[in-house]
Amino acid sequence: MLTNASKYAIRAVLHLTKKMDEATKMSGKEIGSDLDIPEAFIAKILQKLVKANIISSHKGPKGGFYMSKENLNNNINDIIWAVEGRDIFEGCFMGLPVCSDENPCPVHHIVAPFKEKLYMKFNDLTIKDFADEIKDNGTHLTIKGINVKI
Amino acid sequence: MLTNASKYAIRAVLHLTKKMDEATKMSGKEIGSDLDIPEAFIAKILQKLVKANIISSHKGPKGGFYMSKENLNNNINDIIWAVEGRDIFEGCFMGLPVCSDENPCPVHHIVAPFKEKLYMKFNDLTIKDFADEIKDNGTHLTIKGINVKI
DNA sequence: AATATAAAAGACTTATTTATCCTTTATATC
DNA sequence: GATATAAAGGATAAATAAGTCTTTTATATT
Ligand code: FES
Ligand code: FES
Repeated sequence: MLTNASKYAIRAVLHLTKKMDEATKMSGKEIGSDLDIPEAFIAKILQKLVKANIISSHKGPKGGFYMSKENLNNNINDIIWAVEGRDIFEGCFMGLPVCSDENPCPVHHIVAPFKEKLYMKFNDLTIKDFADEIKDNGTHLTIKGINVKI
Repeated sequence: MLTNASKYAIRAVLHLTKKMDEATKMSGKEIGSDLDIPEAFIAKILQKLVKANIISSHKGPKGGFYMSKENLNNNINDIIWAVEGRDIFEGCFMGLPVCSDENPCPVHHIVAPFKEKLYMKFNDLTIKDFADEIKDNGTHLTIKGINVKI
């Protein structure tokens, strides 16, 4: 459903936002290594995000990426849109040219509520809200340093 | 989540199964045109499905693809496995290396129940069951010839 | 036996996604 | 002003997915 690029982007932005209070700026290198994302690849993605005003950046020593006050008001769908250039939630799970309640495919009744739930979460919460929720719930953006149970 | 190839495969098998009573065999050409799938591409996919014993085929005039009694006992996950060679339901929606209740990503609580529902449907119903359900519910495998409402 | 039909097989092209590398530009610090 | 640091920009490579084309093989019909 999401490409690697947008998964990386979402995790990077939320990670940046979580870290915000501690260290103001993070280098692309640091973000990549924190989240186990190839550094050169996440660098390209971060570039896009800056252009789309999803995150902010500053060059040179002590520079890096950071979240401005305004950046925090965006939502996850804005990130996806910036990276993909399209809405990933439209379209039928089974490949029909339209997805609608009136002309449902055999799994529409399962897929549609899921898509709606996720779409709402990705639209209604700001990045700031989302990052706060992550802190409160203790959910993960990486499993680095975590004693993983499966 | 699914590739085009497996979406095509699933729709093709269910379409074949639905048509079973009427015309015993269908050509790849017919399947492609019925479902709006590039003919050369669906031909390749059908070839794979025959090899994997998901569907059956017969060469020559009056030949084509069809569902044997045994073929009907497979399920959707078998189709996906035959085409993709892997389980598409494992893996975290946000790209974490594991998906588990113990180490959830921020959307795991939304994604996990959805994946489970779909996985069960794709595992517990045989192709025959699934096709019957489609007939009963009037859900679509194509929108060809349908007066589409969005 | 000749012919026509339809799948099987294999090689190939195109498009998209993922990823890497190298150069340039901005800027803080010495 | 020289130097080191970090993002920006651009080109290119590698991998995967999507799709096409041509030839071969099996088989029913005449
Ligand atoms: S019609 Fe297939 S998911 Fe909605
Ligand atoms: S941990 Fe991300 S979907 Fe389960």
